[in-house]
Parts: sequence; C-alpha cells; structure tokens
Amino acid sequence: MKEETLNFFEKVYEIARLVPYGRVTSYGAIGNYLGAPRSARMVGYAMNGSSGKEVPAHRVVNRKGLLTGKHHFDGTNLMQQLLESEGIKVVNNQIQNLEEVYWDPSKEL
DNA sequence: CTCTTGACTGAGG
DNA sequence: GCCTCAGCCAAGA
Repeated sequence: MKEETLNFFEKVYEIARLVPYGRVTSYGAIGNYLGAPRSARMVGYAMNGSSGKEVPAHRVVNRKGLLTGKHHFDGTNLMQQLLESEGIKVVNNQIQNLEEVYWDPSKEL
C-alpha cells in the first residue's frame, strides 16, 4: 500500500466521509485538521474529484455556511436539497442554523 | 520553471 | 452589511 492513497485529496475525501449525518463542516476546518489551515482552497479543489465518489461534498461548505460549491453539482439546487434532507435548514444557498450543525474535525476528532 | 485557475479566508474600506 | 484586495497552496498547461 503506497502513500498514494493518503494524498492531500484522499485525506480530504476521508474527512468528508467522516462528517456525521445532519452535520456540515468548512473547507478551512478540514484543511486545518490536515495540517494545512491555509489550504482551504485546495480542499475545495480536491473535491473536484469527489464527483462520482461516496464523498458527501454537500456537507462541506465555506466558513460562512454558504453553498459556494453548489455550481459543481449536477442540478441547480441539488446540494441544498441534500442538506435539507438531513434536517439542515438552508435558505438562499446558505445554512441557517450553522452553529448547530457545524462539525469541526479538529474538535470532534 | 513560470503562469493561471480555484468548491477559501480574513482584513480593510 | 456589502465590496475589494491580498495571501494562501496545489495541480494543470
């Protein structure tokens, strides 16, 4: 088993999969847990490959709880529907009760 | 190697 | 509260 499976991208996917049901996290939080607090953009960039994978990318939003990556989903409001399906309130592409559903890997793990 | 692009973030006006 | 600027890091051309 090579380290190829533990690339920055793979790590991002791993954390994303660890996000509990009905919870969300931010790119910065994942990056911070990976030791790259300034690589939040890389986290999002890595999620580009999450398409087709079992990675709940819809649970990953920016620090403001805004669904910035919704444009990368198939539908227009697919990401929002997925979050609402988990009990997360989303209005205007933004999570309302963000503080309640926010999940920080650095603290929970 | 250099330049561009990006699903980000924080600070300043 | 909204807009703009700069810093950040990795991958692709």
